[in-house]
Amino acid sequence: MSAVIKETESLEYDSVSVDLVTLHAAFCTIFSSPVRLQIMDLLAHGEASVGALAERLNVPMANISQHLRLMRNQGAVSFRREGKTIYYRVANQKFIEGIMKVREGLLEELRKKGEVV
Amino acid sequence: MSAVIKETESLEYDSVSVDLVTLHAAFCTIFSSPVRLQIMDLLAHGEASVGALAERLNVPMANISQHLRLMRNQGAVSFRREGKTIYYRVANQKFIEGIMKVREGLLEELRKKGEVV
DNA sequence: TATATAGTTGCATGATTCTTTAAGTGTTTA
DNA sequence: TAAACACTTAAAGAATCATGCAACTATATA
Repeated sequence: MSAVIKETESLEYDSVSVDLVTLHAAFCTIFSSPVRLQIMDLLAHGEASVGALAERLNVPMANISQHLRLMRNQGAVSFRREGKTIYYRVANQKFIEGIMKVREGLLEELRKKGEVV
Repeated sequence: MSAVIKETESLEYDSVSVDLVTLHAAFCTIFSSPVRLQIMDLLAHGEASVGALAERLNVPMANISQHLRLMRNQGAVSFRREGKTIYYRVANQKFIEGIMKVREGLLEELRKKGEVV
């Protein structure tokens, strides 16, 4: 059922397969929510429990949990259970590096327009 | 009307202001569509006209144009006119670097799961 | 000035997504 | 075994987004 993705294949448009681009785009929906982006930022420094994230971001735990499910399904985060508590962590540090690169570019552009201090 | 964003301020949750995170998340919606992600990939190698993008991606020009408007509004791309033709380009190379970092991470994770060749 | 070319915009509508609320799991402790 | 704790899941309504089509604008050319 789950098709294997080739990094380069016939339907490519620029040495990236359409399947990979579709997957990549779906993955990036992770970053398109302020709550999820803040979760990524917090997890950048190490694992955290659902409750801790909820408290830190001042968002209901059920909501955080829903976001984490999406993030899990997309492979952005993984987790471990310790007693009653579940600790989430970023699945790959390159996700954080990518987020930061984009943020840097964004800040550069904002500074050019004088919209950031 | 357009408030100035401080990179670090009182409402921060992790030395990133909530405003910046909200802006960043809105910006990342650019990457959450396969068509827009492919546009970014194509523009990574240099500017291209709307018609060229439409033909290359096999998507109606009106649709490409709508996507480009979003991308313009978010500051992801800029453009210049030359006669009847409008050429778009990536506004900041770090956006491409960020996209590529995330893609690398994604491929690493897919390989771990044997879902990519 | 009329026509063609290149692109943009408005609008409708169908599909996704977000958030909340309430109920359900799994684990530990009394 | 009952209660408490930490979290997940389901369902529903509101909001947002994507796409196609038709009409519109800007530039160049006959």
